Amino acid sequence: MAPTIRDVARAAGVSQATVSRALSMPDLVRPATRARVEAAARELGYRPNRAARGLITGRTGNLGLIVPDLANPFFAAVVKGVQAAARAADHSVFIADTDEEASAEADLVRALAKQVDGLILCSPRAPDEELASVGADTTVVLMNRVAGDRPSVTVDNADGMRQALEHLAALGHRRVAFVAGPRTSWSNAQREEGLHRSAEAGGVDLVHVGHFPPQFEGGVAAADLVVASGATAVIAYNDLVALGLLSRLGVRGIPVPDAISVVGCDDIGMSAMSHPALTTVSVPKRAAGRATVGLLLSLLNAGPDAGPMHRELPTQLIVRGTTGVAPISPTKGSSR
Amino acid sequence: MAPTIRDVARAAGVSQATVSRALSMPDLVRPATRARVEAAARELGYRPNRAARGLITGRTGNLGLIVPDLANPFFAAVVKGVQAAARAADHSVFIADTDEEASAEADLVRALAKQVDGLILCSPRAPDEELASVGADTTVVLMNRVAGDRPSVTVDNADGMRQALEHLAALGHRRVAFVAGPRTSWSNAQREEGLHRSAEAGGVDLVHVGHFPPQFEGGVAAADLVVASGATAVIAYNDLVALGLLSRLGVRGIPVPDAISVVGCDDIGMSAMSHPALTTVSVPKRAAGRATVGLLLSLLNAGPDAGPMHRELPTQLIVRGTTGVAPISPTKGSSR
DNA sequence: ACGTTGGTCGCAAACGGTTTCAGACTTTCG
DNA sequence: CGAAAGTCTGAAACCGTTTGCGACCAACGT
Repeated sequence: MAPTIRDVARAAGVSQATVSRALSMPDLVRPATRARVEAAARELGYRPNRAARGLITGRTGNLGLIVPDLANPFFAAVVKGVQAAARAADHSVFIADTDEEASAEADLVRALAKQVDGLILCSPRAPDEELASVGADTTVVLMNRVAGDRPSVTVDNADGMRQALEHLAALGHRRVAFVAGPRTSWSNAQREEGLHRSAEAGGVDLVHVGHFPPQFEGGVAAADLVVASGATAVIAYNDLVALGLLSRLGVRGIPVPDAISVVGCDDIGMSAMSHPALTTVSVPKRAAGRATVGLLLSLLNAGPDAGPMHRELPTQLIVRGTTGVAPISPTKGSSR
Repeated sequence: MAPTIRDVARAAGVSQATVSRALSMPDLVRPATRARVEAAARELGYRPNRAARGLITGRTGNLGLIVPDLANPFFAAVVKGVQAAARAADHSVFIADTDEEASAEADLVRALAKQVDGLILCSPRAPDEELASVGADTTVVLMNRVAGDRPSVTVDNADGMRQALEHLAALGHRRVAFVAGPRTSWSNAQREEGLHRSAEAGGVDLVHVGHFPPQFEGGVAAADLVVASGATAVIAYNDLVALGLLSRLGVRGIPVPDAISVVGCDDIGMSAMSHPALTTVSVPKRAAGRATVGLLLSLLNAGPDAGPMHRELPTQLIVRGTTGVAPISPTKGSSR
């Protein structure tokens, strides 16, 4: 059986209260007794029971993280950031995967709410009003989206899109396609909007290609539409979609970037491994994870009126091999 | 403030003891009072505090999972399986990422041990003796390796290798390279050994190509060695390594599978997205995750003498596009 | 010499549940 | 109709920790 605070107290010849103080408020006890307590604790290998502590302090030292899909490399990177930051702050993190089902989300929030100090919600698809109701019990911070006045950390999607579009415009592209992600995705909306603004400002034609699932297969399905649209460049909602595009273009023998330039978004690991390597707008996934627990922790420690409730992280275009100068005569119409 | 059991008791006009019984041992209370209690609980939105319950029952309802790298799609899939199974059993899971550092592992185990009923350890690299010492406090089950008599769930790596090698032999390959993973990896050792046995039995030459990090870059680095070895086929430790091979072979203009056949291992999602799609031996990652929590839970519920302590899941070769009949004259020596 | 500090430390009451034990209330049977 | 047996229920102890309050002691100022 694991040693309790009573065991340490007995071994050190003091009361439990003194042990507790010696360990967590060291300057309230005389150095001599503190040393005795510490020695006894070390000797017995005592580690305080966090559940018991949480019972009385109201703080569990646990964080919760809810993501739509752990197998998605984007979220995997975010999770790593969250995990590292939580660990640095001596917190543990519960993780839950909704499997892209919004209905599971509310259940998970309820299940976790009691066991954590705060919750990080990665919920790209759920409608605003649903998010507003969820989690009245715990403090929750949103990641990668905003909804109402919920605290959140996001990335500057619009600016990323601007960078991508200006890059393409500088290469001479005048007609650019955007392969949209899920209709209900918050970040997709952000990216679309940023793109429209920049396109108008830069005088390039923006053609909107349907909504596709944010996966490789989505890109495969979208490729032919993009080609038929006569665009000389395409920006994908996602790196996965971009890779799907690349794959399908390869099958059709359409050279990238000579006939069509492709740029992705997110900069997931495997985007550097494609052929040619994918030009993409990089979003700081790990940093976003870290920033989110930072925000959450400051919220918990300092109350809701400490510092800004929203943080927006910069994005950055990374030019690799899939973008090049526009072909002389645009491949308008049937290109093959 | 969240309602406690006392609030429910007051609302239902009974004592806390009755509320506790009505909710967790329903047939010990008269149906009428049970109904009153349930109504009151629902009315107030009462949810028992798991920490408080754990304090007295000794069970927290939490599981811990330690993996070397969440961003590795292999582990991401495992985590999904673990998470789903835990949730189905009404447990939550703590997750921790060691970032491939064995030293962090012991710390994490210690940190988590107190907060969980059981621990799942995914520790491919740590030496056996280190694993033996770790986690005397909690019940831990190993995943994807065995060490001592620790309970574990693994996959039949050797048989997977046999399938791969027989497939290649049937295609006429007589000289096959194996690109080895990390020297200290348990599953790498398993795969090597299975391969050697099958190679001997099947009369094919097996050439062992160095140890490489189990990533895309490892495959890129290994490719030239493979080509120089004169092998007409290569089996990679990993899908990631296999994809790296594919990429480098593509750059060098060596056609796959016409000049060289490639087979990977794990069947991670993106292996179906390569060009051509990767032939690979599929390991049931989700199922392994589920099986591991199944084993862990049965260990917790029935004690250590219930059922087998080890489970081995089958692997299966998935033939896709990167394997074909051996070239007539093997590309021995400089091929280009 | 004596109240007043100020610094240490112990006692005991929480926190929110579960579980033992015994009492109260039925029911059944002689 | 009374006692024995059985069924429900409540009081209280307990899990391991924190913390308010008071006791004790040395030093200090007057």
